[in-house]
Amino acid sequence: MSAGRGRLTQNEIARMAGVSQTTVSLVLNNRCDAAWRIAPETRERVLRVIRETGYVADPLARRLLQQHNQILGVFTYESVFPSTSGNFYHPFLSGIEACAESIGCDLLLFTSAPVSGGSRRIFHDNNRIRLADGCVLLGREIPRDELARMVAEDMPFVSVGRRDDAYLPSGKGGPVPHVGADYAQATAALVHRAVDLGHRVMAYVGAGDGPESAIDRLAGFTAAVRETGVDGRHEPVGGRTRAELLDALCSARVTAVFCEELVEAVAMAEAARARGLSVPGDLSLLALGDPTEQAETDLDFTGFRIPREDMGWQAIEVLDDILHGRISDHQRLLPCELVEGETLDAPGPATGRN
Amino acid sequence: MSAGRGRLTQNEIARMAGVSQTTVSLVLNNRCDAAWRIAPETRERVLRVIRETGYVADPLARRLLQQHNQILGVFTYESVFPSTSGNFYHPFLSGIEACAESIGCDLLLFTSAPVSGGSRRIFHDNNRIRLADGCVLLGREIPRDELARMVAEDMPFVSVGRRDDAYLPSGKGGPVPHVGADYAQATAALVHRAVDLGHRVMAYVGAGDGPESAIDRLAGFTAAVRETGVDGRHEPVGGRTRAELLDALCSARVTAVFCEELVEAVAMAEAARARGLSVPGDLSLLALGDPTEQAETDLDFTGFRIPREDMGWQAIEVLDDILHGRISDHQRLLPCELVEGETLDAPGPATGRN
DNA sequence: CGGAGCCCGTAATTCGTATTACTGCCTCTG
DNA sequence: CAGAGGCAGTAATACGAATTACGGGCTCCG
Repeated sequence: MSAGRGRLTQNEIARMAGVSQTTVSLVLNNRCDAAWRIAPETRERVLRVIRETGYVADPLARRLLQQHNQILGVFTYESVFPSTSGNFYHPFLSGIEACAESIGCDLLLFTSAPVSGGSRRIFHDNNRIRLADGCVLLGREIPRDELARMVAEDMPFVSVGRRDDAYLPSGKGGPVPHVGADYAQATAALVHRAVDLGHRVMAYVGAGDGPESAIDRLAGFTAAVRETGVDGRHEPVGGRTRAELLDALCSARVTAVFCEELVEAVAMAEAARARGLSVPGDLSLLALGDPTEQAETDLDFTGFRIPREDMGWQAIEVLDDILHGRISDHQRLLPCELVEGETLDAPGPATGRN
Repeated sequence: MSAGRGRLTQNEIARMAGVSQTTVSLVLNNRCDAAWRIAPETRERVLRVIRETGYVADPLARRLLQQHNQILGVFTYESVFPSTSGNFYHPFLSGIEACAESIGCDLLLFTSAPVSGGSRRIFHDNNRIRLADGCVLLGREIPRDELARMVAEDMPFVSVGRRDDAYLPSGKGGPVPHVGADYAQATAALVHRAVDLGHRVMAYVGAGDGPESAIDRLAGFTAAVRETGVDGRHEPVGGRTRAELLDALCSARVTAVFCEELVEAVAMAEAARARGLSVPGDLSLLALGDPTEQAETDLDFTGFRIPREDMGWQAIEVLDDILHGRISDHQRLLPCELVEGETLDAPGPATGRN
């Protein structure tokens, strides 16, 4: 079939049915014109040959003319099915697949993109993005210039995860369509909850910088701290060991620690335990989102859950809207679900004992 | 870019560089002829325009002529990222992705295939398999007629999991290329181990029928039992409750039970516990492979591990071989790794006490 | 000085399908 | 009986890139 010579084409079908290629095409696509342009018997004859041979139109040739082919690209800046990222991307893909299925689209995974400088690049000299009608971008961090170029070149796409506007040096570019998680809101909600429980001194541990997801978390933390009037400090880990970091936090009388990453929270819990501090008795620990890396722990952290599956689904929805010129909200932030957990409690009397 | 009018084509590039489309093509593909056919300065001029515009050849048009486009299809008979199947397919995809990346191919997931009668079908009236150079088939059970048709139509493909030869009613068809797990060998090894420990009466619980994977397990069991001369019976669950099944096993003085599915093993362990039997003290339980469904248990079952990631990888390898006409082993069975676990022990003195 | 041979490139064709424009033929009507 | 109009279909073209075949201008040599 796809193999060389004996390839089944519309011409071949036409020859067998004794009609022209045009007729085959008309019958095949069941064009509204065909109903009254092609005699029922001719139509039937063509259909029979098609059935007998099992012919299907070459999607390539079709797409060449029609400019769309029901294929959506999925570009991941990290490996899609990595063992290292502990299936962090899995739920996104789950949602993407489910929605793609519901709208009858195939998915093209750009696994061929070469890795350069630690991450993949969309625009390399043999890229195939244009094979897809549009695409979905997945990854913690996506180079600004690539986003800008996508916008500038009118390539329909949606980012999974909020992205800032992106512009090329030339000034071309603009807002980036995305479906993100509302980290700021979720983090702020956790701060409020901590304040309600009586916490007055808290810290944000993590870079709070780089990818939008980190920036948003810190922003939510900062805003909520300001709003409630409590003491909130930002503690980038820097070169410090967890023990040193814990020292700093204790001497500042911090009672609640917001960890950007779950791995970070796990490490902090470990350090606290080593020092004889109980969690959450002596120290409350909050994990801002699902684990992006494998982390071993038996603690059920208080924090929030990223609506990953839903984000994947809606990303495809937005992409579909864009492709069909439907105006809808092309920048969405979905609420995160708070996780009760067992690592947040009222600050104990032991708080100031350091 | 992909959007309508302003589309960047070779013709456009040619116009800008003041050359012909042919020249652009030659330069772009760096044809060996081009080196001495195109003047360096012309070549440079074209390259500059290409760089400035960021032009890349439309893979569709390219494929239309060349008959291959570095895209491998992945067809799954169950949903690829299902929550129900407990990530059973994940490792396969991991291997597939990794190998595809290594040979520079993109992956096309046929998510658009409609579900009819509980499972998807490759050959529906809008299928797009031909977009791919070849494809990989994934699923516990794959309709024989679809396999036969793939063979008959010379569509390059590889099944993940052993498959019997497949023929169409017309007689067309043949052997199915596959990369499977050697369930027979692994199951037989477990039987031998049980026999070495002193077991003399054992049972195979499960259908032992239907998909090749079930057939192979039972076959391995049967062969090993015959070879060692012990008593081995096949117990399809049938309509029985676990308790009834356990009754039957006990009264037959079975000391080791080989469960086709891990869920089955979990259920048996549950039933044994309910009846006051200890595992493996009173009854040894073997799980023949990784869980295909979500199963909650704290038991570490003795059994074997399916080399899923490796199977995915090698499936792509074989596909690549086929596509390049390399003759290699197109039907491979990979060994499973035995898992020590804690549910197999020598038959206790309590054995006959029922 | 004529033509063989090279250099640098271009026109034309190809892939398989969709679409547009057209062409015979028949019938009906004024 | 000429011409309008419907019917049933076909020829021609387009899509974008690769390839084949060709061509115009120059040099060099007999």
